[in-house]
Amino acid sequence: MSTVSRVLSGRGDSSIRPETKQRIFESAERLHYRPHALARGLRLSTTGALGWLVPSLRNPNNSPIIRGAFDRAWELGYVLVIAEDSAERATAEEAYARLVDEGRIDGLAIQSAREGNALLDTFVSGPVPCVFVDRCHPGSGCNVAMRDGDAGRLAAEHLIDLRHASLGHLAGPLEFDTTRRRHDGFIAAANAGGATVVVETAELSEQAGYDAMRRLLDRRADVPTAIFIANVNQTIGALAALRSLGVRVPDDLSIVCHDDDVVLEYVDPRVTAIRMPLLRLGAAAIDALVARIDGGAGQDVVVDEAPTLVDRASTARLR
Amino acid sequence: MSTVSRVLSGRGDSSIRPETKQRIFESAERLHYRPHALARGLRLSTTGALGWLVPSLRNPNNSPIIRGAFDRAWELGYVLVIAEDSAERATAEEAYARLVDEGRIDGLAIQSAREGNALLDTFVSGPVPCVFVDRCHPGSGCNVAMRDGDAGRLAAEHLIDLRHASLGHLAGPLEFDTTRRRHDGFIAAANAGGATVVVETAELSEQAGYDAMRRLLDRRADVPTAIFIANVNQTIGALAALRSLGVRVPDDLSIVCHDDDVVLEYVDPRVTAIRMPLLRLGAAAIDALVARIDGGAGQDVVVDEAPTLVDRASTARLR
DNA sequence: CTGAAAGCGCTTACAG
DNA sequence: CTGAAAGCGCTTACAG
Repeated sequence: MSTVSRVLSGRGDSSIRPETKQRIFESAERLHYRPHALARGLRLSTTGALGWLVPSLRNPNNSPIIRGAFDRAWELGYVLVIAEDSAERATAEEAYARLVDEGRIDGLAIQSAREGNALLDTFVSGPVPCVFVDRCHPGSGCNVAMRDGDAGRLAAEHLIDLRHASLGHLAGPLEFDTTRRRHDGFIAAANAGGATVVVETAELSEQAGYDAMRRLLDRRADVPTAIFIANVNQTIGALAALRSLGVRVPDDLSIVCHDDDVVLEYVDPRVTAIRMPLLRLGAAAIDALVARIDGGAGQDVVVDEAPTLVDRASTARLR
Repeated sequence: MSTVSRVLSGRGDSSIRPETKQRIFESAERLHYRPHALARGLRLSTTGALGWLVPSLRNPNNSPIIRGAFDRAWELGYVLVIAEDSAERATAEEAYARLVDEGRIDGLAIQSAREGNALLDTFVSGPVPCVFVDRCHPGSGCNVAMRDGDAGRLAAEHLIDLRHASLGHLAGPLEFDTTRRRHDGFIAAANAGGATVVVETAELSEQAGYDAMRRLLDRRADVPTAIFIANVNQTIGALAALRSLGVRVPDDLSIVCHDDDVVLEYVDPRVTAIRMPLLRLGAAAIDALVARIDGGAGQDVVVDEAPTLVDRASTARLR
């Protein structure tokens, strides 16, 4: 029995008669044998499972991130346990209890961090490593993010290149540091280019995008000629608002959407977008988490791949 | 130690001195104690985890189904392990090996059944119960589905009420029995109402919807005046095709989309849709799975909630 | 009413 | 080079 374990795990490999090894491999194959994960885990204090906390299963915009994470985790031999961190039903606290306190996972990725949540520090100092994905917990040293500032900058520069000088930003909630980095990058680049910026914040939904777009255009002064929108849902809503207002895109107003998505290819007009390396973010989160599990030091990581601009039909030179 | 176990599990409850119980509860509380899931599982041959096999993490249209499933599973004390069954990377076979053969889960829900896949029978006769969600494995007695035929019927009747007699159906791939039931219900109701139907099948993507819509209208005869489309992605593509063709909706052509989604509220025109009880389907799948785990008999189930028509602006009376 | 013992299926020093 | 023993943290008959 111990010999079998050694052979199958490839541990005491060298000191086992080849003929014995052969027999073991054959039997294992024939019997379809796989070590029992729970027993193995109990002995090794390791589970082969990773937890993934999503903000809300209702809004699956982050599915490329999860896919990137799943693929990498699978590749590394880990299984993914998902839990929802919606304030209502399943709370982060309960998820933590079930996953970590009951010893079900080796590490936890949190996609739902909100600034100032006291739980976050509990997570960091808990018995299993954790990482914060996309939405950071500043100072934790456990963050995995993208070049969000560059995304904002890229949008602003594109619009400035098109001679726009009066810009608008339809931002997500500023409690998300991700949103804030984007916002800051946009403003900095706009100002550097001599443009002014007016800002409206809104939840990341269609309706919120609809309402905020109307607010943005319903101004006495500084009505922007080009707008950078925080996500796809908001953009869908904003487009409907513009239609209802009779504002033509891009003739009267240029828009750039943060995050790319197939749907942007099929709306009218096709929407220029900033494409983020979402799959890479998911994979990077798993890499960072596994590195910690394996005892690595660990520090904040930023996915090096730069955001890119997908130039479509919703932006035009100011006339 | 055994007393603690008994008290905390509420098993030998009756025969324990209240004072002892009290002390145990207090200590557990104070120490933040939770039984170790792996050890418990090893002893009880139970894991408290359920597997969920999704067809592809790339296409998250089924996220309401997963959310319904997650919520119910969580409520029942189960944790959800997800795995992808994409032909490419992570195969169903490998997922089965890791989840079932390694004893990680108590039951498996499969959302990715394709007719004629030999693996499906292996699943059914395997060591843990399984259910097929939405896409059935006929004859298995393990199916959990919705009233898809009624969805097709509902769409046809709505169109016939509007005096359309020449209908079209942009269907999904007919290897999916779900798609087929929808298709059959639509055709049966159309014929019963004296209408003719032309059918195009296409993958469930925007591009496929775009192409198929053009094919559907590019006919010598029987050009339909109203079309029932298989899913939201196809509808987005179809709308773009209609724009490019100069076909006005609903003046020239009425369309009904299968499955409802917020985005249909914000496109132009707002699209009439058939709303399916997707959350309920997810919950029902978990209920059926858990019933089997608990030793129940098990048979095919159909979510009783009827599909409903959400009447918006993309359908009009034939002129 | 409560404690001691066995055992779930593994892995890894430790003998031999 | 390979087997016997201990132990991961539980639960549940079984004694007492």
